[in-house]
Amino acid sequence: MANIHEVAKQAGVSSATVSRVLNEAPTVTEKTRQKVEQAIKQLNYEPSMLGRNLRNSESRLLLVLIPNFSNPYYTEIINGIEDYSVEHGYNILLCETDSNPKRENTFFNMVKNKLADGIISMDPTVNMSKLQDLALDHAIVMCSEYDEYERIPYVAIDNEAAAYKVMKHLIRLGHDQIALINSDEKFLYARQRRKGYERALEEFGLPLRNELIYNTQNLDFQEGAQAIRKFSQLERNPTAAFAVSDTLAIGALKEVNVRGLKVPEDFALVGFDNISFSNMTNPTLTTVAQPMYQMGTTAASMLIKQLQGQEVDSIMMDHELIIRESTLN
Amino acid sequence: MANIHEVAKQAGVSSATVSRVLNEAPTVTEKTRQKVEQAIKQLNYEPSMLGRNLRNSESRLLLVLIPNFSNPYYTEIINGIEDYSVEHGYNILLCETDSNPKRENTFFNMVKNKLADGIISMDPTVNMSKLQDLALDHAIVMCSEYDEYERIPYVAIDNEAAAYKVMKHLIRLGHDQIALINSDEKFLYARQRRKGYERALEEFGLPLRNELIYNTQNLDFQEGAQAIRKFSQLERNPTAAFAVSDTLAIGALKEVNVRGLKVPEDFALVGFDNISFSNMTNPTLTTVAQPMYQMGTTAASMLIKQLQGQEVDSIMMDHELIIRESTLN
DNA sequence: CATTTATTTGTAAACGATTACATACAAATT
DNA sequence: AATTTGTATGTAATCGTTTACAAATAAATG
Repeated sequence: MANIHEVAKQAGVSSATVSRVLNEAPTVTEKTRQKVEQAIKQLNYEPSMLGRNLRNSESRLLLVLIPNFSNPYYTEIINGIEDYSVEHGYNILLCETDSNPKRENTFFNMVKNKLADGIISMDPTVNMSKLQDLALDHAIVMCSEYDEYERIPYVAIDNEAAAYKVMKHLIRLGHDQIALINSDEKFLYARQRRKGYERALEEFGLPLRNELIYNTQNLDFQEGAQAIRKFSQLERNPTAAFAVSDTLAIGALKEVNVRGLKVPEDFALVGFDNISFSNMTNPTLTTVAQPMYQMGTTAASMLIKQLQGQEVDSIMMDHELIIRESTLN
Repeated sequence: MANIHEVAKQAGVSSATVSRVLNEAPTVTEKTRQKVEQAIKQLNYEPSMLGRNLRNSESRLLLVLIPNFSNPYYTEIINGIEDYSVEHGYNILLCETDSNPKRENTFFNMVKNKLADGIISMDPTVNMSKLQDLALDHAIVMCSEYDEYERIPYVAIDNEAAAYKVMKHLIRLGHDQIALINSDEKFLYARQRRKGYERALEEFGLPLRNELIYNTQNLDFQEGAQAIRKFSQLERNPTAAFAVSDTLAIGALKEVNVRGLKVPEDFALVGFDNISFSNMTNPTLTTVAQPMYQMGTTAASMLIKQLQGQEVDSIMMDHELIIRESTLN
């Protein structure tokens, strides 16, 4: 692979001139530009990002941190990030942290080392203090998950309000024994959604029964099914459930079906995230839609603004309750 | 961020010595090592990958090309690639090509420019001639999709045999009007699976009815549903369908349900890929499982072997027909 | 035509690491 | 004590760019 000097030699100019052609500097004569461009073609030359980045100390690469690739929840956000970034001359790289501090460190180092310019973190398990450190002199944005007490800018939805809206919907349908299938409450969104759940109960004068709250380890289908099994052992069974993720809801739906109950007649079910499968289940699933794609573009724009030296503020996005068959009356 | 010279100065040694400490060269005195390590800590120094890579012309970064993030098909393969790579000191970066030649080019350039060491391509729409060019002096492996006529090593399954196995299963259940919901036959796997479909018909003495073959634009649910609608207009309806992807099968299942037909009693259905949702549908879906994770690790090992200068051969992996409720008799 | 001004190009020093080679120093040998 | 040997460190070139600054060339002015 030829380098800039060989191109310069071939074209009979200096490497500086070649560089100027590459960077579309205005001071290059049409004639020399042609010579250089021809030489570039002849030698099949591609400028080395490595040399360029070293000199410019920027890479135009953005890192997107997600806990694991398997979660369909992230795909639309990523599409948004991707589209916006590419449009603005940045490429993104998806980084799976696996909630593994060592891997996480690799990615942090990529930023420290100028191999990447900034980070959009969607990892709820991210090491906040390290991220905070990094944020002192690097561009960082959090998406979906964030830390209420830190000042790293984020884009997210109002989880409490969303959960409240779900509950209101179920209560209006006449349910007064509503279960909550929540994930681990070490996650902020889980705590917030629980808050919304409890607030709705309180405001509508329904008692809070702790045995109707099931906390899962992760968001696998199995956990949703497991929750239903647990509830079925209760003396007084719930007639509806709000799962904080569509995957949990789909697992629950499966188990409800297995037990011969009809959804929504015998049991109503609401999920969260509006993943594409939620519209393919039988019955289709009522769920909360976040403006995923838009969250992605917003996060990307915030990051790029930071890179350009602007201050950015956190943003709360709207959400929407999508009512489908699983809660029809 | 401090650089190696500042560390050297702080420690009272030369930058060469610092570099030796960083690279664990054996010739460094314990005493100087300590001095250097202390200086590194004091200055909070992190070596720049940029400088290092430029000098060493290797980045220990691998690129994984996929057409889009949204397809759950890829997740397990990626996990395999990831695990193997990390274990061997490489990091992977996920690159969405969007079947966009320009984006594709960016990633190719990353390799040309030594920003990344090699590529695992899972993109069926990849520009083969460009990839071939790149493969002349760079490490490339194809996964799932490949080009029969090129010599880029690949890891894949025997699609024809898998399709044949599916058909045999359906035929044994007594079906003689079996539809094929295939994707665009510009893809190799689609052509191969069609071949298996036709071979089975022939060997079991069943007629090939072209109107029972539906080719889709993509793998969205809707396309599966659309296929069923199309078939329902036929004079003689199929009693079973083999969809070349679980997403298509799930869309088909939905539409079959909508039409009031019972699966598997009135209509049998087989998918492909064994995505996690295929076990959550009602009824659960018979499908073909590819050893995804293992394909990932294998592809990664092939790539890393190439990087170490070894020759590698293509590999065909086993597949497995997973019989579930959608084809019970 | 000589001089000034504007424009285009070249020179060389960064960026931050690694490493062949040279050198310094200590220990071992004569 | 002088010489040899071995080990630890330093010097400086290198990777491929970009960009102040200097230099050269062309155009404009008197």
